[in-house]
Amino acid sequence: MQIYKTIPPSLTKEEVCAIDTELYGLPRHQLHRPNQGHFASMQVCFDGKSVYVTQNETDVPKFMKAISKATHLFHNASFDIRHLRRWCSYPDKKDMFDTLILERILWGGYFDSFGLKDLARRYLDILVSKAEREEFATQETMTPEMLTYAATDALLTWQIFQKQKTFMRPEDLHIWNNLDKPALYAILDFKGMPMDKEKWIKLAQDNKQKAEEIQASLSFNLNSPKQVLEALHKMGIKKIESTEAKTLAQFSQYPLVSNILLYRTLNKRASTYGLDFAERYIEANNKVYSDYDVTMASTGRMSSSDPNSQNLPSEKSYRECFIAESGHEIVVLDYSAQEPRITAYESGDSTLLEALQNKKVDVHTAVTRDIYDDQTIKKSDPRRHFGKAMNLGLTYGLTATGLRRKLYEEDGIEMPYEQAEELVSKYFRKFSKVKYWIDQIRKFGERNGYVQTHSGRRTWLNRYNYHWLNNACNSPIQGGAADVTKLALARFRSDCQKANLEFPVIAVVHDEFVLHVPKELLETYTKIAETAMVEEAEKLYTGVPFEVEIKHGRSWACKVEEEETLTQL
DNA sequence: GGAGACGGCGCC
DNA sequence: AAAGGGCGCCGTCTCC
Repeated sequence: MQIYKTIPPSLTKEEVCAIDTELYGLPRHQLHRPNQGHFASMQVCFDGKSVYVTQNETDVPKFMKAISKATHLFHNASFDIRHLRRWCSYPDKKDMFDTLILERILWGGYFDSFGLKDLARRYLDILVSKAEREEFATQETMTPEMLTYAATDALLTWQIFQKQKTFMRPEDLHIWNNLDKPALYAILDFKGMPMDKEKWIKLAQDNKQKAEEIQASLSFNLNSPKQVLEALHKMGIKKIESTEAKTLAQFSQYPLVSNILLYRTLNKRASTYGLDFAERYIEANNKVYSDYDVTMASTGRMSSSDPNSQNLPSEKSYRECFIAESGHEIVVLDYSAQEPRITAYESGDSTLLEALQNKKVDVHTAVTRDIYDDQTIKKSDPRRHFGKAMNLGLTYGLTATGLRRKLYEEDGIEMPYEQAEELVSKYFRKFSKVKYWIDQIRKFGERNGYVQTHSGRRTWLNRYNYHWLNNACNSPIQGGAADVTKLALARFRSDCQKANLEFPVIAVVHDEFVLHVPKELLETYTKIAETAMVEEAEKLYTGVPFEVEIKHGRSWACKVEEEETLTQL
């Protein structure tokens, strides 16, 4: 490897250039924050041999200008682009590849490590150390070893891409170009979530105090499953081996057990969603900036971290902490029954399709009517819980036992095993093409070792997992839903650009978009977002109607717009 | 004393 | 034998 400390020569459109950036002093949980850390170095490699490096941030625009025509490569583009934009403009570039995301597109479910060093091992048979990387967090100058490390990263990215692209099918390229890359650019434009910090802290303190009171009354550590189990055994509950909530629920008549369950809830609130959260993530402007990963999950779903904004408590009091700034509103748009619609497309089941087309009742009620062959069943009918559980669970490989548990946990319904079994078979008799599709896709997975979504996003199946074939039917559905969400996200952003409007997304939770919009633009944004969501979904899954539920208000706990419309009528 | 596994649990 | 899937984060515990 030859290192040059000069501006690289001007590259042509045909050349391919790997880019890597290092920063000093990035806090561990804020690697994605452009208001943290500062420039250490930028290095580029366009021939697989030589690396051009600068440690001067004023060189960044000069580097960028020289390589602007070439195809760009990054390993984790979201990190580099986000930070590079501090020192130069980096508009959406079409000729750009991310070896990290490409690797997930190619090998999701097959491998479970996707770091640069993992790829170097797999593609190049090179063992590299990442020890130097840690030093950037605490150092302010670069040792020769750190410089070599940084240069090597760019070199490896270039070399890996040469090998990686030989594995790419047209479908993989399609997923990158039309789904994941546009979604990546959209994610980089997400705005911070404005928060009511005081309210959050009040909740945290209340929960912490209540949790501590329970802990103080007991002589063992409630946070230790080991000690909890021991205490329960001593008390006479001998036959349990696990202390997770669903097991303990069976013994809730014991005051100790119900106290443990209460503690767990309070402590979850006080720890994961507590004072540390506020301290670490709520910034001086009272906003929270999550990091998003476009293709973390093996199914193609996005993930969120630092903090994870996809698993915040759905409880009203917590959602009320995410508030609109003055003159603004929060808008929440979510796909109704997104996954059952994809199941309907994949299976071509006309009964399910008709249930989804029924505008008069919701899909869970419609499916319940079909299961029981009774078209008079209303939304309030207790049997709707069964239809709902089937709708949501069957593509995960739901069994009679799983159905019973689901109903008990979520709706407090106790159902005899035989009845659950009968319900499952009734469902499959009625929706016979769904059953047929499940059987076929399982066979496909067994034969090929992978399955894919309608867009062609592939997930490899792990044969060493005893229920590995459940993923055969789950991945095309869950992954298909992720495909829809990404298409809609990119379309929404592009339509905002066309209308010369700022991109107002502050969070995406799988099938839900959360926007923060000026009040006077509420209708404009809502219309653009809804259209993008519905049209992109219906374009991909032709023939299936998609619906989006829209809410808006002062906070993420906003009331349902439908209710307003109903009262108006 | 730091890393990683594990149990547990928040969300879709 | 087997209790659908996908994530990220917390605290404990073990190991080095």
